[in-house]
Amino acid sequence: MLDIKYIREHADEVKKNCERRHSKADIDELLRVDADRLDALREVEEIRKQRNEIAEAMKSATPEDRPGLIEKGKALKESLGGKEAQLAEFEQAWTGLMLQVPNLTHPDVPEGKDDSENVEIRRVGGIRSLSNPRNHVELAHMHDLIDFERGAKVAGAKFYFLKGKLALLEQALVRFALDYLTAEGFTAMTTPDLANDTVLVGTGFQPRGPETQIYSIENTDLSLIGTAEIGLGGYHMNEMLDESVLPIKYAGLSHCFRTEAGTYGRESYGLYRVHQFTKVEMFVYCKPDQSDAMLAEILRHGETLFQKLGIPYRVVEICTGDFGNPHYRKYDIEAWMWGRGDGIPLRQGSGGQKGDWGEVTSASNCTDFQARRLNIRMKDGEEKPYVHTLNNTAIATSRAMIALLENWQNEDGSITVPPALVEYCGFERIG
RNA sequence: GGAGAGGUGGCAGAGUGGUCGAACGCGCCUGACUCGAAAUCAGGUGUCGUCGCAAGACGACCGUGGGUUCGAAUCCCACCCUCUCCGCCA
Repeated sequence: MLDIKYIREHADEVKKNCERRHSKADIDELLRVDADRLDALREVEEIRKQRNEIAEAMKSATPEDRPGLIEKGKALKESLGGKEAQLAEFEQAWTGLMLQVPNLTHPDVPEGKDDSENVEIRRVGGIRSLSNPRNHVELAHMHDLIDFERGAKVAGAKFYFLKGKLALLEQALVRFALDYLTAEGFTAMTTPDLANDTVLVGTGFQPRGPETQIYSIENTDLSLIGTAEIGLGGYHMNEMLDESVLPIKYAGLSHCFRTEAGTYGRESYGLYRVHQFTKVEMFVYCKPDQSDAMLAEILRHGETLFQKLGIPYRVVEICTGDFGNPHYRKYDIEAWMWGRGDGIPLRQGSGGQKGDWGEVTSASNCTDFQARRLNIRMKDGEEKPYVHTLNNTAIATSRAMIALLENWQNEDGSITVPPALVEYCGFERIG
């Protein structure tokens, strides 16, 4: 959410920003509704003022004066009801329009219409040369590590069981990430896997409606979270944080649930796009002047984790057309995955894979966009500005496991456990 | 899930229809006293919004949302949360 005062005073800039981001937000309509809303508000307040004056006069009114005052009060009440209903309508429309306005954009963000125009920043780590690389589904079959069929039987397509050493490896990845982040000053947290609508909307998600990616619980205002960002953002909702405690850095572990409507097919092969996965997420609250540096810091942590895992990756800066509403600036890490790209998906031993980069983390600076909706401010002398919030994936286990299996496979299909994980899982290879 | 009690300002805690944006106390800020501090004394001390150059005026907020009333922290309804006891359970 942007500040309505800012939108009023910088309408052209905000409109231009919407164009850059290919947003459908209608600023002109918003400003019209805003003006109507303020007109209605002033009318309502004027009537309330008169009502209060009559109530005040009643206190000292003589018995003869009372009936007249009561009559006036009744008349005011009637007109007030109508005006308040009208105001409520304007406010509802106003809120709906405000929620569509995207965050401002960092001036250095590249222009682009969609993800094809994201900009590669750097590549780190060498890709192993393999004569016949297998994708993670094949590898999992070889060693009985994932059961998609029975996942479908129990919960439907795109659900799965992790089995044996892969189930243990997932736990190892979680603990590996939490240990690293704790050493870097993050507080480890496990979060609720459900959240209410207020928190969902506050963090910038749409829990209901045709385009939602979120499972909601019938007859409640609760939904299954798609990321620990939701819980960690809601954690300090409606709080005034003391300036001295910032930045606050959390490493949150949660399950993540996504409906992923209409995304079957090659792009979502295997574990790549599933309805449930486990994730360690970084979330930071900081002062406004710290957020640029914090984005660099959490991106660095994300990279360090993949370096320690020995997984080749590239860093991509997300262009204006590929942003979500809350984002001011955003970087993804894409890991090398043999099973992606043209020539896949493949079943057993079909060869010919080329491999491609697959998104494994996403680091965002949301500036004060979430904090304004969630009402999280800081006390800094006389000033009480909204804090800035940032988030980055540490390890999303499902996709990290794809990268791990495919990059650490050997020619014979066995899998070497990255040295950094051995102490956490207790074995050095699979197969 | 059942029974009961309760949710008021930074904390604690009065208030059961108009004298209440809200007592008293603590905390905090300013000033006096003091070489300085403590103690004491005096004054001040919520948030958001509208209008206004400003001073300020006005509106809203006593868990949330409705309702009754000329007027609601106070009465009524629903919901949420906390505490105590019972039941169930990892």
